[in-house]
Amino acid sequence: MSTTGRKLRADAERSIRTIMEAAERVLSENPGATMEQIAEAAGVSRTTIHRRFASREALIDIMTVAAWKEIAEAVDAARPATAPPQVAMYQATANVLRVKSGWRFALTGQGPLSGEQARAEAARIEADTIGKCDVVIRRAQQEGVIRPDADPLWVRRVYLALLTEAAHGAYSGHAGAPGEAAPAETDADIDELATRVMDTLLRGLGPGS
Amino acid sequence: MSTTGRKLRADAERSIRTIMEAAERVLSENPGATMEQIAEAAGVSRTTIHRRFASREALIDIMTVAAWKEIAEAVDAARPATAPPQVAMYQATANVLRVKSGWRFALTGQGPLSGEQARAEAARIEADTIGKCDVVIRRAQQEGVIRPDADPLWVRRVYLALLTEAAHGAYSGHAGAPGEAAPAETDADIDELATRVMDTLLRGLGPGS
DNA sequence: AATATCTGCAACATCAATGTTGCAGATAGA
DNA sequence: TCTATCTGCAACATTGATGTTGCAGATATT
Repeated sequence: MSTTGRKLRADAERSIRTIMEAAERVLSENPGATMEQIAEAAGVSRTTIHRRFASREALIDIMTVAAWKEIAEAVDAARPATAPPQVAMYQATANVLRVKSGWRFALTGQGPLSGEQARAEAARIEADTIGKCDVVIRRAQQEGVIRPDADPLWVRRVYLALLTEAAHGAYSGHAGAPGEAAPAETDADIDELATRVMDTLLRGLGPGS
Repeated sequence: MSTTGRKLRADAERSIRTIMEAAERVLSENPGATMEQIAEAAGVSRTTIHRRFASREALIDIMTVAAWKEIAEAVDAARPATAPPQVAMYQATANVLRVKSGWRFALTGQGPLSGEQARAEAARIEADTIGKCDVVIRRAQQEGVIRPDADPLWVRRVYLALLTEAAHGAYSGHAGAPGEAAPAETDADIDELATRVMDTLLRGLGPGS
């Protein structure tokens, strides 16, 4: 029923995690999926979900906020305002990739606009993070890492699109069959992906010159 | 009710177009939108939609197939198998951009998998088109337009992502408020966009060297 | 002008998903 | 072991969306 309660028992906490993970898998595949389907994927009964989350909306809201918080952490950890732009961008890319592959659905923002306050908080964190992203880009441009005549907005959108591509399609380019568990990425995989993203962003896919 | 019927009166045909256009706008904004909302956006009553389309599924199916047919035409018109790769890619980019901005929803494939046959046809056309896309990429790679060591799959995904970005965000980078009619793109706009896409794809956003 | 077709409206049937409740059995934590 | 908490199950109420039908008025087509 409620979201705000006193301390939960250990197995209840575990249920919550399980449910959110299952919801992620199922909803990323089909954003209109049923609570029933989510429950089945989580291996719990539908009523249990309703016991832990006030509503479908609330579930999605909580997932969205949690996801954005993780993303924000990942970006902050890269010191976007102080580290050398190139370093910060690479670090942020790697960090975000690690997080993003686990939140394929929650970060797409296609959960039909839900509860007032949760939505507001998610939007705030998102805007904040985008802002930090823009800061790095501006600094990168000032230092000549990014072409000075490039439209910063286009840069950001290309960068985010590349991030999404890299996070979605699995490193091998294998799309992953429905329901199939995504293989956990190793550090090496992440680094390769991040390198690929930065390389593509900065040098493109044409010949060196 | 039915999809297959005899000749329709002129205003009925117009209704169908109007409905599909409205559905595009509304569904691209919210994939879970109601028939009621679509009807309102189209300026017709809900029953009229049901008279012209057997079901919500059918509506989406028909839109999807129509959209992919247009995309296929746009790609074919660029002679992807015979024209010089660079020319073909530019041409295809421009053509697709022109089409894609009008089919923001139908091409995302997030219409919950619908009718057997329609879905199959859409999938066929899509696969076909992707195949042609791959052909150009391979040719471009052979002629040195694209780095020979680049993963063709990654190239394709980056290219498609850039296409989506360019088609979505309006040329000025202005996202467009909900419900706001997208301004029609002029030829100059399209060419600028296509140039930007190709330039970013091949040279990236870093400094020349 | 005559006719066939289209449309809105109002009413209806259906159905699927959401969210609730009570209870009995299982499980964590002391 | 004892107790509070968690869970599944079954049953229920509610709601919102879909799809249907008949009819009367408007519109296209000839």
